[in-house]
Amino acid sequence: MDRSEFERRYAAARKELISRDFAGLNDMQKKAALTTEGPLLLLAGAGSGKTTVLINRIVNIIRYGRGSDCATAPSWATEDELAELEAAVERGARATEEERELLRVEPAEPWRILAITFTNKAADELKSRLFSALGEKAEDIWAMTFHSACVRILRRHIEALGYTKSFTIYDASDAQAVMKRVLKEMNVDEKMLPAKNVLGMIGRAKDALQSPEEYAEAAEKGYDPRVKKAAAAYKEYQARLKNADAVDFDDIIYLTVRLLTENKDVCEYYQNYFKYVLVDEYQDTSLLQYRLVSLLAGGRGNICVVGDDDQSIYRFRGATIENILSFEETFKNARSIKLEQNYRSTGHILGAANAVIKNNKGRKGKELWTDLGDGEKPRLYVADNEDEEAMYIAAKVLEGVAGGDNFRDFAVLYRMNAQSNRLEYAFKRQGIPYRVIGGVRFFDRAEIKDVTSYLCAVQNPADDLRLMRIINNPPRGIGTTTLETLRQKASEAGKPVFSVILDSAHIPELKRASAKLMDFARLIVELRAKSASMPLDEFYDLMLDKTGYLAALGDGDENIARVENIKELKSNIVSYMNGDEGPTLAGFLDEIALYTDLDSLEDKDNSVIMMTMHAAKGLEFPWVFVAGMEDGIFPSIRSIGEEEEMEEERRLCYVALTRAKKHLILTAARQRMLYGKTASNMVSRFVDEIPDEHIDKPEERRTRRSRYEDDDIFGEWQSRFPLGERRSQREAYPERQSSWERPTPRPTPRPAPRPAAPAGKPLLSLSVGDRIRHKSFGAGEVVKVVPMPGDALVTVNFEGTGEKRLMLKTAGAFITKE
DNA sequence: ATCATAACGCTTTTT
DNA sequence: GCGTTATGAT
Repeated sequence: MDRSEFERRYAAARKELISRDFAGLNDMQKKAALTTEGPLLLLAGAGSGKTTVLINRIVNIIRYGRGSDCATAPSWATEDELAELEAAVERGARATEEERELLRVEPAEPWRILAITFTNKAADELKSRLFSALGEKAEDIWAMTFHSACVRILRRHIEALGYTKSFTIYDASDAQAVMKRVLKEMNVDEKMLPAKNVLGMIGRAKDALQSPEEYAEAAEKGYDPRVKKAAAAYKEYQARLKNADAVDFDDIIYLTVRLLTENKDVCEYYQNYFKYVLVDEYQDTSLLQYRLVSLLAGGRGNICVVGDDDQSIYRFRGATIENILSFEETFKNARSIKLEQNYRSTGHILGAANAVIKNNKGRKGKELWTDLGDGEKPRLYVADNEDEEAMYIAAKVLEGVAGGDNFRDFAVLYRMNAQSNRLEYAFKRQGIPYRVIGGVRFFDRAEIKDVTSYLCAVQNPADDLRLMRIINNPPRGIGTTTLETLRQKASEAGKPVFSVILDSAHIPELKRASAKLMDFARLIVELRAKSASMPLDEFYDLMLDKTGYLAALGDGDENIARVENIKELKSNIVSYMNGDEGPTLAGFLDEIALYTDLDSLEDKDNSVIMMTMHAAKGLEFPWVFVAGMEDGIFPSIRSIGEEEEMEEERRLCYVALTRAKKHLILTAARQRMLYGKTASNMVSRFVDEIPDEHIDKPEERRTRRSRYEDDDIFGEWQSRFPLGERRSQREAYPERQSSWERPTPRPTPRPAPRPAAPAGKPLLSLSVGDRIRHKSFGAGEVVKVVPMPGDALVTVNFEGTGEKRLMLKTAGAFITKE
């Protein structure tokens, strides 16, 4: 046998045997797991099992190295060994442990693998699944978020950039506080140039890898005076952070990229260190993150990115879809694999989602399919107003629960957080347990910021921001004038505020306050000493006590909740201590700085989940409601008329629809109160993009609004009109302005005509006390009837099963009157 | 220093 | 409509 024949056969047998370890995967998934070398683009549609692929690919790399993706035989291989492998192939079973030895080609040590995600949640999931696949070994894999990976690198090497290794991380509100201060001192009117905007501009500058100087240079060329102001603010802001030994979220990535570009040896170190780099959710990476990734993977070029161009919904935060669209041009010889089989949703749901996303231009082009069957059609419900919309959703949830599903199987998604209010109200009234994700975050609460500020001030003596936050909280008789002087002296001397405090006895303007300041300084110094010598949780209690913070809270209604939160933070500390070896204050602060509420989303409690569509990405639920399917809400008013924005909204719609496994219900309200004004909206254009074969729409519409007759009862419903005029209206006003300025004219006769007979088959009429028989629940008595628009919610006490709530329209078919 | 009132302004926000 | 923030008065 000549050498090339030998190599070919050896490689083929090796690949076949390796692939048998991954028998649970479909062909495309397997191909992805076995392609280990060079750049790889994995286009993974929603629900296509991409995490599974990622896990298996890592397992493969650790177990076999590049064995599955290598065309040559090892030089030591003999014909006997080839024969052994081919025999194993013939045998049809998985390789034995001895045969496996022959399959490996430079297997990678776990720590040579970097798997980057965006969220802690995704990182945790990756870690725990790697752990179940690999055991202990998984600990060493760098499976973490962009930010935590960069913090880890910076903690080692940041001194090259002039910060210290114990730098502090500033979150968004810290950054805003610093910027507000900067603008104030520059005498910039916040109304003309809000701190938020400036931070946004700085963020974009950092994304383009522009230093304050480079940004200022570019600003000089333009004519916008605000950009010039922003450039000056950038310089000052960055200087302050550096003085405080602090980095903001953007800096974490920006400084890492700077570090790697400016320090060849550090860069080479990491390029050597990591053999394989994987990036999840690649469609959401920014230019800067792309740079980071290509630097880290630059040595060997083994970079695998996983993403879905159709799920890119963070353009407004600097994500650029170009990264994924142009991957194959940027990385030469890239291979690309599409995962289009969806394991999550049934056919009609995918049909609807595919139909919507098809309207976007500039896609890689993918079409999800499933073998789970057609399933139920998505359905559109149009309510009169947001209250009725909320009631409908609540009723549907009860109906689903009566049918045997759990509350946790339901999710309600909406475009903006403000929409959650009415839904919450309806859910409360119906006694439905729910959880709202997002809104005010735990670590943004004032009391949590306060106590963490104490921890930061103890940890980092230069952290003026946190120091100033707590210096007079609880009140220590240190007034605003003293604080101003402190700030001024500190900036004059270019020293931290804390060192000015220590000198205060020698500074004339501070002499009077010196005693109080020194008391405070002694407190911090004492705490600093203690923090080094005692366990973190004990130190936390000591801090709360010595600072008098807890004692000063008192026991008002609100304060009880605050104390609860402070205790909650302690349980965070304890669980951090259990998880991390060698827990330190610095480590804990890192952890909480990079932590969000979404991470705590656990399905331990059986509640309906309510959240924005953005927050829902990556999640799945048997039942999904998408509320507020109205032009002006979704797509949002700001995106109408802007092609790019509209496409992003459409992707968001695609994300929302593909969260549903079995039941998908879209709801809209004809009228909605928003920002204190009533608006009439048309049903979202996205609904129109779904062909009738994949959606059930009401054929008729009611016009008059229902009224509540008492707390629980809707008024009788009124006459119906065909929904037909909507489409013709759209043709009459093709690029109409939003319906906010020009309410949709509706044929609303007042007083409304007598109720017309509903078109469908008449509803079974039930009243309290009726005896009924249900196909699956058996005999029962009607306890309560709540008329709903076009339907009714009936509560039945079944013999045996007890009380159940049913929607008459759906349950009617299973009910007979006795 | 702390509270009260007016005034604004408002998508989404993985870290 | 509501929640946050700035300002002024006690």
